[in-house]
Amino acid sequence: MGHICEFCGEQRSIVYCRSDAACLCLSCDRNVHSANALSQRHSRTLLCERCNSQPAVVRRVEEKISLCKNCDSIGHAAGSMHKRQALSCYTGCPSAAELSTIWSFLLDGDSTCQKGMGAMSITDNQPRDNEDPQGKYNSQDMSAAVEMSELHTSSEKSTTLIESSLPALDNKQNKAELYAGSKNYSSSKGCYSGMKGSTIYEDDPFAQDFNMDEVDLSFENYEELFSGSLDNPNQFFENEDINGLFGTKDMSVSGSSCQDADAIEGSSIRRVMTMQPACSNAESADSLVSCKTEPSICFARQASILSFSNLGGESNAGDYQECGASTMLLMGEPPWYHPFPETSLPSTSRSNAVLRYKEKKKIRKFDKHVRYASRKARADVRRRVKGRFVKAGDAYDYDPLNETRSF
DNA sequence: TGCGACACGATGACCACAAGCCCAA
DNA sequence: GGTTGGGCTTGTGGTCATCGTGTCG
Repeated sequence: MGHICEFCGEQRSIVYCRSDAACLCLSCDRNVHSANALSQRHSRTLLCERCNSQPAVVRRVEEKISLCKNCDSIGHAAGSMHKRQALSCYTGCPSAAELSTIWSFLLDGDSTCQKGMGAMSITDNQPRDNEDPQGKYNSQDMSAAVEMSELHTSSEKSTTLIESSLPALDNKQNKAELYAGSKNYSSSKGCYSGMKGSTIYEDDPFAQDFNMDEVDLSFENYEELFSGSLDNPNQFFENEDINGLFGTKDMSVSGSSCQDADAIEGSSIRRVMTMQPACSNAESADSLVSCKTEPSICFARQASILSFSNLGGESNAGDYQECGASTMLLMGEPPWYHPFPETSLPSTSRSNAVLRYKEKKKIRKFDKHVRYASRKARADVRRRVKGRFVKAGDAYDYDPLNETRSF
């Protein structure tokens, strides 16, 4: 199922905007990101031509297809060797010709990107005085066609690749996010593109109010979501661990985007479990019918659905229950869980993976969103008795300032 | 197989009070 | 319309109690 531009809803989406977490056609990409100087700094790249929901990070030269990390790693899981080219990100409002400079392969094949560029109709006659002061667009490593015989032999290589595709100066946030999630690229905050209607409009207060931090909070219960062995959503999607955790435990593969993956990993596809949509609407059902190769999308969509029901406050399992979300998502088995015995599961590797998650969980620092720094500053210096605040002047047993005892 | 004891983790309540918020004058 | 004052509400962190779950005998 080809994905339609989330802005115009007509053209096929070609470009993925990390900042907006949106899939756009080239025309809309230019229109949207020429709105102002801030939007021009959004880092964009090609959309994965396989899953159509994640930003592509590499291009397989021989197959003439751009893939995200997940989809790309699938082929390598089967031991195939592909000649790859690292994809560059760009900012600003490059023209079709400029895009072709960034992605030279656009002109030498039958890529959908090329088709998209053909259909690219820049309708804006806006003055381009709001373009990037450094130039019409920024692109990093435009000529950096890094061929890699093996991309995912180590996480460090993956990190290097992702970093190489980041804008050099722009969008530090993106870089930070990607770097933090370099091992699990698809699970970065930007992965929320999967939700429909996620197009972020500059003047859309609802979109602006959508705080990814809150979405992160949505995952506080992911351990429940994942049967209690998965701790960090970022860690969860670490390829190594995901293999260890799921082993050959298959997820639903009803999405057409995973057909190639099925062919590649056919040996491991033994069971297809039935999916039960968490919410009643078709969109939610669609979100659940995810791809085994991209659990991140599945989770992200679920989180999105759930989080949007409670955008205004803290999210927790109780809130989700209140919003009508299926308890299956909250405390049951993961959607792709199958009731069959895990005879084919490499128990040792899985247990090792679980142990790694346990270790990581211990050292993980849960970020707490502090709304009022001034109150926090005061609370930090306030004296307490057994953890409770005490009146000024009363005896205390804990002074955060000097940790002295009052008695 | 069922039961009780125990360990462990998760969660929420509690506290004081300045800051924030709201509304009337 | 803008300002001011008063009253109410909110949020902050460390500790403890409680609850749920898993393990073992």
